Amino acid sequence: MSGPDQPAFRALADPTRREILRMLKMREMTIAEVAEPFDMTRAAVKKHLTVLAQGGMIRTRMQGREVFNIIDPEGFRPVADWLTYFETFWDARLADLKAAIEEEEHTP
Amino acid sequence: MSGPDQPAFRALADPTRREILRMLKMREMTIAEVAEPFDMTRAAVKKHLTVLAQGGMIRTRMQGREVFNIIDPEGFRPVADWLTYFETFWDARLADLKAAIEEEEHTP
DNA sequence: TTGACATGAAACCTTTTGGTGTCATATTTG
DNA sequence: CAAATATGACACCAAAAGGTTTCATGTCAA
Repeated sequence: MSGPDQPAFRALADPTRREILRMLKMREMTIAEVAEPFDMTRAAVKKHLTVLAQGGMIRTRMQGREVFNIIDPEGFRPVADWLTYFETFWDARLADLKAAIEEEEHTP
Repeated sequence: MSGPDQPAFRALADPTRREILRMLKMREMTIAEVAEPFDMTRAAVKKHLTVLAQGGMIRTRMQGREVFNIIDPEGFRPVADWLTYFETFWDARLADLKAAIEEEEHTP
């Protein structure tokens, strides 16, 4: 009922998660590293990472007792595509506006 | 603490609200018209419209006792811009990958 | 092997969020 | 004017979301 890209939109809805993505954009990080700058427990950050994983925005790489979180471009696709659907609309609107202006110029 | 584009991201986080935007993309509609296809009360839909307005995705035009809801491109900007920030990253990554491949080709 | 370290996970709490129902208010229309 | 319409505004509710604590588990290092 909620559609396949609900997890992606949900993942981006929280400011903490968006901040985490900004951090992971620079480099892969362990949970502890991700949690460090935030004023909340590591457990809370872990939950956010889980939501991001469900949204497909990140994947993990395990190395011994450490778990590295890695950003995944593929997760942004659904949201980008959805936005594109509306962008075509804006373009069409601008085209209409342009046409209307030209129409007016040619019929004084 | 949550940033200026939080209202926009929040507005897109709900499937009903995204569906409403799809409807309003076609034409402006009164609250009753927007509510009609949904299996929920008009009051609930009204709340969703309020959230969309807070996110800047829609504006309203009042005509007598009717209130027309109109989609507003400007509200999508923050989200599109945020996504663009990550897209530059994808491009850079692809560039790196391409460079790495060529490097390998040139050093057999 | 022992202890320190990194993470997983469950139980619990508080605040938001998505919905409903009800009533008030402003327009139309007969 | 009176009745029907279209919406606004609350109070109230259940479920979901964001956090904290606490405890269990696996891994590294001395």
